[in-house]
Amino acid sequence: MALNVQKPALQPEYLEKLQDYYAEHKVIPSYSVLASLWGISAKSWVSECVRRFEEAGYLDWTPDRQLKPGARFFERRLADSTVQAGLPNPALSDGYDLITLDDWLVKVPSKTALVRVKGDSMVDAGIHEGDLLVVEVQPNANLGDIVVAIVDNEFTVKYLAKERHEFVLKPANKAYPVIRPRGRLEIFGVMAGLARRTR
Amino acid sequence: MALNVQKPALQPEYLEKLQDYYAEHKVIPSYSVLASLWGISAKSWVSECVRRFEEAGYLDWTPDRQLKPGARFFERRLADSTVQAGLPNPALSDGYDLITLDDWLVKVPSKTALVRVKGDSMVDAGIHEGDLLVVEVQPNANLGDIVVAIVDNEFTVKYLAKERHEFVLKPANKAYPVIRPRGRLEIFGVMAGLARRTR
DNA sequence: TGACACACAGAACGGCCGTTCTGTACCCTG
DNA sequence: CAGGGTACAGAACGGCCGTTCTGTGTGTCA
Repeated sequence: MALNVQKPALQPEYLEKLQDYYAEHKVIPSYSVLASLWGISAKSWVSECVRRFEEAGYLDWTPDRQLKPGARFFERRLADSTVQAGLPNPALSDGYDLITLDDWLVKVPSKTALVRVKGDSMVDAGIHEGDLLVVEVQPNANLGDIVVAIVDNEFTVKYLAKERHEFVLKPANKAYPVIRPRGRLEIFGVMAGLARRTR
Repeated sequence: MALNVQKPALQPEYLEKLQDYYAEHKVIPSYSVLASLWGISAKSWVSECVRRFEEAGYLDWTPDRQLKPGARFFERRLADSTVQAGLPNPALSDGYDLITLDDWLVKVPSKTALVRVKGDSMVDAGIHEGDLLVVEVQPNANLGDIVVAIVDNEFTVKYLAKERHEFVLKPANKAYPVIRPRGRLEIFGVMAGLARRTR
């Protein structure tokens, strides 16, 4: 006999279907819709499954008793590079979980802007054309930061450096020249992260 | 008299309150909750406001007639590289809008995993140590794809290539050798995107 | 100073919501 | 092969849902 108390089993494929539905509609559907989404026809069973997902932290309730995504709903398995063969086992791997990429990438939403990267002047810093730069908007920066500056009415992404008591903007690509702005250097913000889509 | 047909006015503060509610609960509340959220007491007026937000693209309906966020609900200002000096003016810039980074990076949540990158074998592809690789989990891939493969019980990120009728894994860094797996090549998934945090 | 549109309030209503309870087929276990 | 747990089906039910319709105060413009 097993000594430990068994928790009721979850239906992982139900959760996946719900997550995909949520990804499309950004809303938790009603029990009847859930039933047809899961391919079952008893609302009572939907109710039971919802209860289990709630117990496991995947679903939650608003103060008004409306069903909503729980804390673990958005977690994506973070696979470590060193992992047993096969799929990473959620039960075994204690690699910590992660909330949404948004939360990971943007700390202060109100001061964060997204800038699409043009050109390849920063390829040596791993910044490619088409990447989305996560920028914390602020008027100053530290030496060595990757900054988004406004030069000739255009955004430009460069390292902030100093040469002979003057601020300069250094590209991470030898094919490009160092930019020595005349007058004040206007900084839009500091790079805080990066997002790239390749498919 | 004005010649142009006036659209009914929106209540911007209503939208903001709803967006804040959604940010907290990840769900659109019912009309009664909306009423108290907006500080009004007539569901009929909620209905009218919802209709206007729907018309403006901020709200939408699921196929099952459930209220859900519309296309413009999540819009976050995307600053274009070529933009007038100063802060990009939301009214003037027609740079298109973007939904959440999550949505942009992951298409099919249930088949997407995150893999933390170790080592610098792919730096020439702009993949650095510590980056979070967005991986679509699937057992096969095309030549030229950046794949996450399982070699010697470890994840490894490489280009998928073919040499003398055999699949090989090519790094994007001349300091590393080409990996020629003996036997079957086990593919965990294909790189679909990347996220990096630098602060 | 009317007329009219706007921004709500309030009540009525049919329907769909989620809950609960009972029933059943199918393992697994001893 | 009896017993119990699991994974559903199905019906009944009270309540809350969103819709619709009517009423009301307030500003605005001719």
